[in-house]
Amino acid sequence: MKQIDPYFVEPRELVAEPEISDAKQRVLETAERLFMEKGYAAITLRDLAEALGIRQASLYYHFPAGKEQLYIEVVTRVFERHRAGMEAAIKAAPPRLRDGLLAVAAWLGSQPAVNFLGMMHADLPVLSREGAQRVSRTAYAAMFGPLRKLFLAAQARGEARVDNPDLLAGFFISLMDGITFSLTQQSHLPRQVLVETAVDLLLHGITPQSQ
Amino acid sequence: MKQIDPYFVEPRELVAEPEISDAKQRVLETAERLFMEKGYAAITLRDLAEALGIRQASLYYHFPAGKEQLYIEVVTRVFERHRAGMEAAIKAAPPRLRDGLLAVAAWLGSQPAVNFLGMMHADLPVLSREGAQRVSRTAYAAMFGPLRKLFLAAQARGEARVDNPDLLAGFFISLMDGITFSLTQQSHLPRQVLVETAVDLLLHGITPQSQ
DNA sequence: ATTATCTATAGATCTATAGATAATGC
DNA sequence: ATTATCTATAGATCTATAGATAATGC
Repeated sequence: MKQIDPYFVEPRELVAEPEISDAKQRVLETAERLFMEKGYAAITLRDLAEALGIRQASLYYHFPAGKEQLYIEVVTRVFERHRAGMEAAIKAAPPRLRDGLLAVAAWLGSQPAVNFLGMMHADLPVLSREGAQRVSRTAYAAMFGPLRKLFLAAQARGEARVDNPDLLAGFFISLMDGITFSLTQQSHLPRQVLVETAVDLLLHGITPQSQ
Repeated sequence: MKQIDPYFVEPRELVAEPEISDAKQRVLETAERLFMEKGYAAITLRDLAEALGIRQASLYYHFPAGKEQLYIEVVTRVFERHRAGMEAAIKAAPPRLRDGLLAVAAWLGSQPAVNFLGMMHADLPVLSREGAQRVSRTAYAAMFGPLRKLFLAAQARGEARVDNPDLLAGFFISLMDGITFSLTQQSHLPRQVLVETAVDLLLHGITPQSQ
């Protein structure tokens, strides 16, 4: 059978878990928080070590290849988690586009904020060619894959006109990024209101007669 | 008369042009390109000097206070230009929301790409408190101000339901950021198609009967 | 023996300062 | 005198390596 889904990831890559120790786990979690907050270039290994209460050189025990390896492991984890979380959220939601989108938004809201666009824009060019490519692939597969399926299923049910599901997925992610950002600023409205506004915008637009 | 527009900027701040020399202008332009591409932390003064063909220390002649001052002057210029460009674009467009939004999108497309969300997210936390505050204010005034007016005018003409014009402006900017990003990746569709898709999404949504 | 840390440090790089130099303008 | 550059360098900081130390597991 021919490969159709361009976001397919070899199961092998997901399976071969290299038994992550508690100490390494802790490093990954703290690194995730810092990198996602300020980006790859702005966080030094010293910053990370300080946040962990260990010495900078100790990080090389867990990540012998250094900073870039650490970063790539961090974002790989983040995106694999998001793929799984988004798929589970969609599966658990009623089979309507609106419910699916709200479920995805709720999942994203339940996790530490990821500025997808900003990350891809600023961090990728600093990485090595191979690193950038690997992160890019993983990110697309994770973020676009589930949304793509959601939109296509909605179209099959006649709930949406979907000319380009990837484009729609990108727009949805953009809106979620915007909400994440808006909440880090002087926030006025609760997340739930922002999310529902964004989803209804995507479904119905703002032209009155189209309501 | 009471101040109403929260994005109002004192004209004084716009007037007192401190006579920028050609050499400084050239530094600002190159710095803009680099900073907007990779962010504040990822670009060193050496990178910038190299791109200019001068020595790193020479930058201190134009920006005695150093890197942060340079960055703040860069983004201030970028946002003032965008404010003026967006307002001119809206003024020149027919008084319909769709035309206004397409005009703003066309303006943004005519300029070097700015990842608004990514920039605000990653660069602001690295700046000093005062610097971050000043950039934040300028950015909001420039990007949200014109869109805010556009949405309110459309509402007055009965073209749109606008509960929160700032929120709408933020969503529109998010979509434009998404398009900018999408174009830097393996691009499939021309910008114009992405822009029209985004604008029609915002106006009508993707629910079939709402078309 | 393995795991997880540490100290010490090399080598590179970054920001910023001091002072010199050359060209142009008055 | 002003403008715009330069060389040289101080001082801080960053990544990465080498090798020691202490605790736990077999």
